[in-house]
Amino acid sequence: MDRCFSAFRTVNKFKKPLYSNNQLLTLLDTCKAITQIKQIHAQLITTSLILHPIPTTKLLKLLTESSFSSLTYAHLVFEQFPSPDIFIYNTMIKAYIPTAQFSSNSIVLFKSMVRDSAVVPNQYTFVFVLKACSCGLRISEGEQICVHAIKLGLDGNVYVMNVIIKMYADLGLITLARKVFDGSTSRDLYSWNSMISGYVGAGDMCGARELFDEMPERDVVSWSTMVAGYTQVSCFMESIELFHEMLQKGPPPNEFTLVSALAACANLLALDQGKWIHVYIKKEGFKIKDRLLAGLIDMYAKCGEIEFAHTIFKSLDSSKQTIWPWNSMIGGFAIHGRSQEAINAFEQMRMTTCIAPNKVTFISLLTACSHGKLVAEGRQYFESMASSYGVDPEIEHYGCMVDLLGRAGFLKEAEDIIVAMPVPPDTIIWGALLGACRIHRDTEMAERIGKVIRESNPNNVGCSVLLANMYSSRGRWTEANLVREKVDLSGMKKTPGCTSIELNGMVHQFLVGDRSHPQTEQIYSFLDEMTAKLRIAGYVPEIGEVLLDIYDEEDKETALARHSEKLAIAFGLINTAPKTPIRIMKNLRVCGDCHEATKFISKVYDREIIVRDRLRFHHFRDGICSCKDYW
DNA sequence: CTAGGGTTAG
Repeated sequence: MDRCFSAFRTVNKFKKPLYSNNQLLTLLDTCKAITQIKQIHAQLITTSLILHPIPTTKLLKLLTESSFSSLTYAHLVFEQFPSPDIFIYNTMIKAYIPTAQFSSNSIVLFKSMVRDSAVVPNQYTFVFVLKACSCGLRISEGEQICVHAIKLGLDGNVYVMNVIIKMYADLGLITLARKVFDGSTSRDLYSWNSMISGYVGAGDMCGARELFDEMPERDVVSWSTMVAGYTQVSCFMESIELFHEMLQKGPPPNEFTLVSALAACANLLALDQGKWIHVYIKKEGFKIKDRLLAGLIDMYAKCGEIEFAHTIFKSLDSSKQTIWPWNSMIGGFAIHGRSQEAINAFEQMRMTTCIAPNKVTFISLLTACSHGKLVAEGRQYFESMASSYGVDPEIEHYGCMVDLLGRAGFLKEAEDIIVAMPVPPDTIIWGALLGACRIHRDTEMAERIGKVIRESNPNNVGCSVLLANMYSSRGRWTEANLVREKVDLSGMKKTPGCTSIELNGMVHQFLVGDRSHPQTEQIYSFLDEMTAKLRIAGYVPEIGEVLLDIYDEEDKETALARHSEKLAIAFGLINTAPKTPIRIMKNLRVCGDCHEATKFISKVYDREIIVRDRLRFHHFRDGICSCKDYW
């Protein structure tokens, strides 16, 4: 190589160079800042080495891949090069891929390379430019370029074939991806994994599973993709099941796998499972930091163990170099209604680290304010997001504000936010306002908002149900039934209330009035006995919460007593030792009567009862709920 | 001197 460069040296032989050619190249590798690169760039110019493709490619790689990269600078270097070779083109095409808004530059560069230069694209070129097509969602160009690659005889190259498979999958053309996969003569583990990942991305876990079962050999990525896939489509049980199968007969899991398995536990409220994974992580000597730490904090927080989550967070000070653990901790405090602690964690991050808060941080922080009725603080953080932290509010942040203001009773102001925000409102945000209308019994506004929602999204069951419930709670049965009939006629299905509880590592689920559990008889007779005890203690069923048109008061009470929350709590009381805390999870918001009843249960049976509903936790102890009845 | 597959958060 040195001999090759010496030809360039002669151009400047009158000037004694500071470094030898090889020394310069080695120095490039040790650059730690843009100023150092500039110095070496200057040396490359004085020695004329800059006219040689190898040092220029090295320089470009540094300018495009290091932490202090500068695409503008790189592009300048590229433009100065008289006639770039294939390496230089490829490096530049690759450089533009990850910059979302400029990934079209990769394609532009590819086109000009084909049109204006004598350089013929090779397999590397296609790997890069096709990846750019999939990042930029450029379907027609992607297809043309595929044809081009095949014409050049690159359909036998496994890298090219794999990137084509991935591109079609990324573009949502899963059938096409499969066609390429099936027709490909050169397939390796990556092809199989790309194809599985394609099915996962399309939400087709059956397709993914079929390939997974079929494939000749599976590595840690194959398994992790499947475990993560099940978690993504909310098949958490399947996720954990497959994780255990992996431990038995697959390769050892890595951080990726563990994070997905922990997320599944968090979603299932499977604390025992989660603890088991924590032990496994420690036993196998994984370094607990960043994402894995975040996964653990998230799992413990979502399984009700907010104290323990905080303990881990505090004990691993040096492992918090990214935003992940912070967001998990702030989010954990938020769902537990520990608003001040969420704020404290945020302030601690701000004061003691250089980590910049992101979109998710503010969602958690605003959620915390909302759950704690901290209206002034919420307003202040919302105002400061863009101005002090450069995080522009997105629809989710506006949603948090609507929830915060609406729940606190500022309905008009909440509506003003929706009307004035720069993004078009969606059903979720109108739904938040509708929910607030229900809490504050503003039927008039609810009717208006309900109309808006149904105009834009006539199939929204949640909205209709909420509206019907509102009419019901005010005794306006005719109107309630009218809305309900519409729902029934259209064939829309309401999500049924479902409560789950983990016992000895098994998750048990209960629906309203469920009689499918093996212990049904015992549970129902326990419920009768329990209701009687609660009444003696002063519990009065809130029959206003019965939103069906049942005229008999006694029937209303029975309907309440069979709510899935109560079934799960009864099951827990029967099957656990005295004083053991009971953890349950409901897929919807907890109902007002169940909330009241659970307060009494915690006192009468002397149990701590931890309830996770769709939005937050309620810790019941000694007749009091941690949410202070604000939810 | 340039290649490919898998994570989490409201």
